[in-house]
Amino acid sequence: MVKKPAPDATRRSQRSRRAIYEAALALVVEEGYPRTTVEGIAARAGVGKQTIYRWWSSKADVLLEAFLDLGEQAARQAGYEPYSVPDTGDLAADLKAVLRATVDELVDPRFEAPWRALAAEGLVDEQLGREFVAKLLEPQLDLYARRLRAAQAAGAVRPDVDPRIGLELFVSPLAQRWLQRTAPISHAYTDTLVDYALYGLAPR
Amino acid sequence: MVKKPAPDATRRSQRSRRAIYEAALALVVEEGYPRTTVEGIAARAGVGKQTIYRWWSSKADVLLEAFLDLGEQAARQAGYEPYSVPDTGDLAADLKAVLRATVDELVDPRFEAPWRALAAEGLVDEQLGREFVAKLLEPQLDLYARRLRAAQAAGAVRPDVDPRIGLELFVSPLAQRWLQRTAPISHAYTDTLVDYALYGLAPR
Amino acid sequence: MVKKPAPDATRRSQRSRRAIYEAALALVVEEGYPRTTVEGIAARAGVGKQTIYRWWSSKADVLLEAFLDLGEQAARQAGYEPYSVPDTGDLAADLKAVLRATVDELVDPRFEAPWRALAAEGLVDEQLGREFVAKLLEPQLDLYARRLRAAQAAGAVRPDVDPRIGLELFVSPLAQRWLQRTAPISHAYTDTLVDYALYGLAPR
Amino acid sequence: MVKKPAPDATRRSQRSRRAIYEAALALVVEEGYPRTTVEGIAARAGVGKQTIYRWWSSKADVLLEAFLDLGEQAARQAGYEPYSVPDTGDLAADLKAVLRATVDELVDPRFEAPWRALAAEGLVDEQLGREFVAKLLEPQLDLYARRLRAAQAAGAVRPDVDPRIGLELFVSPLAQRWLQRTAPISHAYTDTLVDYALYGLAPR
DNA sequence: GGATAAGCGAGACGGTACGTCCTGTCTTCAC
DNA sequence: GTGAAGACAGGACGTACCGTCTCGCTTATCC
Repeated sequence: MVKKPAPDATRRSQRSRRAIYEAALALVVEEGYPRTTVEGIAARAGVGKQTIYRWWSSKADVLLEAFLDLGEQAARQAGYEPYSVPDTGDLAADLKAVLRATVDELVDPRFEAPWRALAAEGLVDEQLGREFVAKLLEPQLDLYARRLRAAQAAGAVRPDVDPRIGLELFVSPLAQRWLQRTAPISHAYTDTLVDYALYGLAPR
Repeated sequence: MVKKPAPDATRRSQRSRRAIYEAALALVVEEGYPRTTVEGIAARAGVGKQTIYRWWSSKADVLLEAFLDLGEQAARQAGYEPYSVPDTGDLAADLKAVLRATVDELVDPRFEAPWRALAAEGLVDEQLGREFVAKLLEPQLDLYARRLRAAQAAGAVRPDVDPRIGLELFVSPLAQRWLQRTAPISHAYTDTLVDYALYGLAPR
Repeated sequence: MVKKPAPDATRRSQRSRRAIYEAALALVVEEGYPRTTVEGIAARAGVGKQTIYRWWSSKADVLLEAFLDLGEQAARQAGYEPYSVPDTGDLAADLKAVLRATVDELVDPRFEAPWRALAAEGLVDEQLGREFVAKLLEPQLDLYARRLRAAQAAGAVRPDVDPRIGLELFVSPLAQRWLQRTAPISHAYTDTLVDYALYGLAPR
Repeated sequence: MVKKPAPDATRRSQRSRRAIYEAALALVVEEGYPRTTVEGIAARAGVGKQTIYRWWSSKADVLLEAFLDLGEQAARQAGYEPYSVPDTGDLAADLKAVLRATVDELVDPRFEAPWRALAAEGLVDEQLGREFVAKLLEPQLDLYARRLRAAQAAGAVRPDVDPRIGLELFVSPLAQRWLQRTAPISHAYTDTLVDYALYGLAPR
């Protein structure tokens, strides 16, 4: 099998890379993902198409990296340690606070458009989906898992509970409502989710 | 605004309609959604492209109807009352049984391929997403809501719990794991979900 | 071979026939021949497509009959004997008079559009071309041939001249200039043609 | 008005251009002009449709250039100076010789099919018609005009005759007979045309 | 005068081609 | 040897018509 010689990353134009990120994100927000094309990104970035195909394998791939970069930039600006679940000792309050912030973030179109696009692409394209989960989803979920483990140590969560499953009780419902638009989301809603998740549906 | 005169549905060819359904589903299963084209569906169904565009607005629209039709056919064969949540009096057991069956179903490629494709398309195309939810998701969720309400009447679920939210505690995690492949699914997993959802994470 | 039973002409709707003629001619004048479609003719005539296909084999066929009908109508109005070459005894004067009238007629768009369309179609479609020539061209040329024969009898044309060829010396140049737009046409031009044709190019 | 940026002709693929010419001419000869499609030309030439639409505006336009190129090639092979009217001093003989050669050429299907198609298209599409006349017809007619002017200098044609009109007396009849199939053509016919044209129809 | 069969308006159908858009590759030239 | 530029082969898009067909509805004999 004849393999293309890998391009020399050390000579890569950072100027072009950034321009492509910006163009990709802007187009997805302005035009929507399906109407965003590699050609359009190249034109807007003032870049040849080949420069995109040399470094990425598809427009989804470009968008994924662009979106990750956006997150890193935001993190850098916010003084690092951007997303984390606080630990005030009150588990319910901590979770509610973080989920409320998440709800607020989910409505920002600069965030929503690329996220939806990547999530959608990942549903159908398994390879991209795994990358999307590993790089974007998993890190977030880990923060909740860590907090739950701390709560277990403090006795606020039963010791036999699997934190990786436990967190899904409040995270997945929010994710589904938002992504699939099965119902509206709100602070009240996420508060309720936390309460149900911690204390269950059955009478005590 | 120039409006196309609506086609006369009474003169519609049922033969073609069925052939299109079958072709669309088969192609999505065999080739994958992105490689499925309107042209391909038309060719496989032995139909003119215009016949597709006359009755549907996009390949996603075709697939949605085809999939709904598939469900109806399956229901008819199964002697109606296809999907329902049983009520043996034991809420946990009933939910676990249904979710186990669901897990089994989710791996059938005849089901998985179109469902993923429609879900993905619905994430990005709001109009289609709402139709997808209303016609495919909501009816299923209703069954759980009904069962939870019955459980409330029987005292097995706290009366102040909102069933529409409560059901999400076990349904959404399964949905997310399967759709986004965040983690594997199994009978053990859904059993655990039901337990956590009913009795909470906090110690009793 | 299974042959379609010929339609019963006695039950044919004259109303539809006339409406189709009018629609065809109007569309060719207004939209041009290539943009005139069978569907468009049917719609404008308030007629089903099948009614056209029942009686004609192509849009060119429709247009040919429509144009012939137009000619007959014009003839009927003009009190029959519409086109003819007069015989005042002065051959040159007679030919010039008729050709001048022809030049005037050739600029009428109601005449020009269908004629050009039919001529063009006839160049490529031999069958239609022969019909076009037989029904539209030949009758006109015959009038000239007859006049030339009369002139031979009167001694104004050499007896050994073949009238069918002789007439082409002034008719064909006008036809070519007009059809192919090789040069402008005018009364002066046709007068000159007649002079050259009768007396030749070589010095006397 | 939004104008497409003109494509860069210096980077044009000559390989494709020639393949398109050949495919277009072959298809017109083999299938006939109406059954020749842009798609068919592209397929036969092993070329994308866009490559055709990038450089030409219609199939007629392609064919016109292809035919002109064919002429140039033939000229190049024949050692340049392909078509000309000889001047032996005997005007009648010279004209007869050229017209006889023309008659022979008109029956070659490699010539006839594209020529008819272009002529037909030119009758209806004025822009194409003017190009057809300017590039294909006019140069040929000029040769006759030149020969007639030489004959005037030699006293073989009356000095007051307009050569541009005079040549039509024998050229246009042949053109019309061939194009419109009003009557068969032959060497005898063109000989007669020359005689009539030079010496007129009226007795001397 | 009631049956029956044809022409008719309408338009859905299987197809073909259109002209456009975009993909991913390749080539050219500038830096 | 990367990058901007963009031509290229390919292929799907959604539209426009083709010529055939089927559907009810009129209409016009013919029994």
